[in-house]
Amino acid sequence: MPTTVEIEELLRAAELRVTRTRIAVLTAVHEQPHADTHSLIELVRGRLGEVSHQAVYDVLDALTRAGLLRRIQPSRSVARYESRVGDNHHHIVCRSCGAVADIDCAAGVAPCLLPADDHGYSIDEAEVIYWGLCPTCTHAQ
Amino acid sequence: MPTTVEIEELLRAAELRVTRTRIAVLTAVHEQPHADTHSLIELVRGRLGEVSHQAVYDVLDALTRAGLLRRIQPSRSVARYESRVGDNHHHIVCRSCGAVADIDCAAGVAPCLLPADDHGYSIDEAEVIYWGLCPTCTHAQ
DNA sequence: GATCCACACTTGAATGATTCAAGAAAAGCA
DNA sequence: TGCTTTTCTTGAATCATTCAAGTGTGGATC
Repeated sequence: MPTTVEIEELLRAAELRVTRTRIAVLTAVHEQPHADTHSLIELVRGRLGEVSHQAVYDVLDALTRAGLLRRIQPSRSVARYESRVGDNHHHIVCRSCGAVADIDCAAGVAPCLLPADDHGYSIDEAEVIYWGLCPTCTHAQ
Repeated sequence: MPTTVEIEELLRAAELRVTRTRIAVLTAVHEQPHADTHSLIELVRGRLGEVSHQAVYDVLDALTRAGLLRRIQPSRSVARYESRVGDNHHHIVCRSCGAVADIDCAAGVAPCLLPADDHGYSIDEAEVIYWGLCPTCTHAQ
């Protein structure tokens, strides 16, 4: 878990201004990988007091475009964010409770898979979402 | 492209009541694979006259649960539907214009991929979305 | 062919994630 | 410290999707 100083360094290295909101959002995503926007807003407010939801949306967008965060959005889910970037890992999503876990990618670099026929598309990423039931929901059946 | 009679047979085989709306929706998805809900509503209305959007949502849901349609929803996209079901094929999505094309799955049955570590999840499907630029958008750059 | 009832459709409103817009505040450079 | 650009606040709008309640219809039964 990075310290506040390390978080600030990450922001500066990405040529982003260092603000309370950005530090809090980036810290929150490190603490709670795969959290959705609503959860992150609450985490940030728990740390800073009232913060507008718009500020959090803006920060998440800026950090994602800067490559400090990765946004994932499985079907029927709201947007979720994680701080593990740059290794093109994949995810497994529980169909029942929505829990998300990381799945290492064998290749580790995108695109790790390429189709036999690309239909003329230039492919830069293969996103894999495994669907199933998490251990808890499996046992609850 | 299935005839209306064949569409009706598909519905009956799935033990679904045969209605004008369902025939029109299922036909529309066959005609326009990967169309979003709004487009499908317009297609159905072009064929039947005024139909409530709620009816189309209900039909799409019923047909999807019956296995006659497959719903896909790439990140930042609205729901899209296709009639090609049962072969666990994948998709490539254009980052620029959102165009979707089918990618055959080497295995053809789900789950076609399995991770080294499944974190205790019971996996039933591996959904692969290839991201890139379609030929048109590639040339427009 | 007529009757009935579960299911499908219509109508109208609500929800909720996300985005838009305009002004106030603050980061960081000079 | 002042200035400029960017960020944050405030408040509203958008839009896909869902909810709810009443009306209509498919198709099984008689």
